[in-house]
Amino acid sequence: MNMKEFSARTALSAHTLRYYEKIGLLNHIHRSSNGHRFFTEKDLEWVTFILRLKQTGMPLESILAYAKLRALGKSTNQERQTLLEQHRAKLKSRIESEIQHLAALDEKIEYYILHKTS
Amino acid sequence: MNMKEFSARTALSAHTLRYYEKIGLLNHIHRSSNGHRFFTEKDLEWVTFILRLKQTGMPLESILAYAKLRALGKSTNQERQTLLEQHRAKLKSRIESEIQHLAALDEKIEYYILHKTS
DNA sequence: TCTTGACCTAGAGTAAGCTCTAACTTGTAA
DNA sequence: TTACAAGTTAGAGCTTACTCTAGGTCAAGA
Repeated sequence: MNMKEFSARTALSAHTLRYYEKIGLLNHIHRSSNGHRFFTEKDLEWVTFILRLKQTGMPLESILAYAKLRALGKSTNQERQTLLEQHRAKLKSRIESEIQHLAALDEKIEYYILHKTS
Repeated sequence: MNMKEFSARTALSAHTLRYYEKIGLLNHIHRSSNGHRFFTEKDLEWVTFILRLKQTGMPLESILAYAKLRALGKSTNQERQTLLEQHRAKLKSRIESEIQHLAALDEKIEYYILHKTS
């Protein structure tokens, strides 16, 4: 698919996608004869995964570390698994602390409700 | 308490605390005769609350909006309650999507485990 | 032919949130 | 009385992650 479609399907701007390629997050993107990028379903899967990591608070630099291992092929599987497991642990503890923040927020809201002067 | 102790108890650097004061997040911080700030337990509570909002993804600008209402006193209670309720809703949906990301991550990790060559 | 739209590159600019620097004062301990 | 630690200000600089600009190519339709 072309840039326009890929941009629409990932909800990332063309600028951002080019930027991701520049910093090494996207590798081996095909080009058509006129030099325009064309993206595959595999690229879409990969970007979807990147966005998942991003949305769970992983900085681009860490995602890049994973991407570099991925580019090296199967031999880095163990290492990648470890990275994901570490991220999983972080995410899990963050969810737990967010649940606590939610409870604290509820308490605060409850306080506002109880102290209404009206 | 002095800057050093407050900094330790909030886990924020003196630089950051002065910055928070500068942008209006911290108001009416007392000064001792030599011009040094001294913080109260109330200040600590407020910063703790700020950090809670921050850790759940609220940008400083929104926290600032809340802080400004707070500075106006009781008459803004309703408005503040609404802000907190909106944040609560956002936080809740973010927790839910993070739980989904966690499940997707588990799947990916499972894939690495199943495809081990060793 | 001419315009429109999609794309390209290199590199500059932006926003948020700090983080640091320079130059200075003040209080305490040796 | 001198050194050290802790504080102050204004303002510059940094990092992350984009976002935009300038100046260009190329293919298709009116």
